[in-house]
Amino acid sequence: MGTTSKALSLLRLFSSSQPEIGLTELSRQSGMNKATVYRLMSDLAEHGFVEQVGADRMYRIGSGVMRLAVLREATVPLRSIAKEHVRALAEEIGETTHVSQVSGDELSTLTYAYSAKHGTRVTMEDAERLPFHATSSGLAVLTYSNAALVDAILSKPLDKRTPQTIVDPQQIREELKRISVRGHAESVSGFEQDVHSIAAPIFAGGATVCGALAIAAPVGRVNGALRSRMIAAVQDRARMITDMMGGAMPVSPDSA
Amino acid sequence: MGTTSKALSLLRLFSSSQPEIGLTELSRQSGMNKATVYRLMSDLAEHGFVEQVGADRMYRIGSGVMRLAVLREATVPLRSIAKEHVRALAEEIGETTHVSQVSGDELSTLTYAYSAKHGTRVTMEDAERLPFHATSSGLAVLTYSNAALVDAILSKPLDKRTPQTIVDPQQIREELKRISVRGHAESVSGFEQDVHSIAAPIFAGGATVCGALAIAAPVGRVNGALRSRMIAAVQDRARMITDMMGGAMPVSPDSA
DNA sequence: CCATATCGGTTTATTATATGAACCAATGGT
DNA sequence: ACCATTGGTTCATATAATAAACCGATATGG
Repeated sequence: MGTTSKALSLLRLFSSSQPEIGLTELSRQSGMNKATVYRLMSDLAEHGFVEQVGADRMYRIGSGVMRLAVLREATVPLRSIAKEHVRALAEEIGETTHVSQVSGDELSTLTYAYSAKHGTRVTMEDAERLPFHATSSGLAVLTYSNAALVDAILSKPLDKRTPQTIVDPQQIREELKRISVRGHAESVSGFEQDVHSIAAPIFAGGATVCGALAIAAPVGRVNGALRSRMIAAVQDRARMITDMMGGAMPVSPDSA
Repeated sequence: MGTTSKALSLLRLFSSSQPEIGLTELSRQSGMNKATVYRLMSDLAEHGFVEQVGADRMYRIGSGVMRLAVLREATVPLRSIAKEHVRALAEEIGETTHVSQVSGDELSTLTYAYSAKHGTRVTMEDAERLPFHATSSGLAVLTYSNAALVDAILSKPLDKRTPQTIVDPQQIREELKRISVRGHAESVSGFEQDVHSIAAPIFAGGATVCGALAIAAPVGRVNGALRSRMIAAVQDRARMITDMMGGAMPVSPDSA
């Protein structure tokens, strides 16, 4: 692996549940030598991608990424557009909503919103990486992704998050076909127990899928009527976001 | 320079006025060999930091930075906090406002807001890098920065942006002292001609300065009364943001 | 209160990796 | 039809990355 890739892969270790990591821990989790990690992190710190904080010198994501993020949003404003729709949709349906975003072979939560309607709700985590095979968002995205990505994802062993998680590649491929017909993806307890989620793809810059909009509700609350409303609303909103992103639904369920 | 630093420095070439750059152009502007740039950009692309777009294969900032940005904001929510205050302040004063953020030895615009009150206004650019010596924001930040940064900035030759730009390090150092007494920085046509700006520092995580809040108005509109209102309001709001960031004004104008 | 473990960081000889000139193929303007 | 660009590739060479051992400081625990 190239040195640059090593440095960048270190950034992948940071997450919402692990926002600060020490040198030794980074070395452990990355499998790289401590001296190597030190130098790489120093390079990253020099450019503001990470910063060291506190007496224990833990690393965390630095302010430098914000400049790039602002720049990105100025060109491809998915997050800012998604934010309002996610909020409106949460209010409309009364359940948790979120938009996730594709980046290479990863899908991560970009923004989410809760509804105050019910005391119990599905909770979200910032910048969480979502598995393609076990979430409605992931399946929605995968349906409209190119064959190379689909193959790459489905060729690796798939994590059985819950007893309900579908991990058979062939079964998933068949589900993708159904999704392309229906226009929405659905997952019942595939990612988190007792969570029923429905997602629709978002396209940008032509017909390339760039993410998905999803609603997630406690399984017990999703009756036939609510489910219908969820499906209609999520598809509707996803289309609106796609429009604002200057994107378009592919004419045929593309997998080329 | 290390390979990683070279890769990251390529990202610095992207800006609001140059959001997409081709391979040859990157090579030219960075001074690096085309083959080197190609490999580095490939590494960056692999991790979603850049992406290639269109038939001409131009590079732009990728979606991968958004995940890091969301993560950053979950820990240090400067931008999300600043956004509302910037908007409220713009409305209150009727002029353009913005919050900028320190990252290493750079200061860049994080968010800004316009007011609809006047037909003419100071316009801003997304993610613009601001010179420390020529902007009120820069001076406000520098006043509370450690001596190492101040020295680093003032030891390099300073760009004379306008005929009014102060470029004498000694003069600037004296101005910094005055700013620490007044609590706000001021710049009249130092960055852009006919722009009068007033800024106050923002602190986070203890007494470390992390950015500045500023108001920018056309010179002709800033009379004594407006100026007083601007100063009071910007200091007030900066203090609010500092509070929400869990920061505090340093007890004495620290330069250690 | 001392022994030990762990931390962040540093050194240096060794080795693997990055580099750049030259070279393609493709595109576009004159 | 030509020349100038473009993005991308090759491969011998040179440079930069690496890993083990080490350091000082700070906790931890008996």
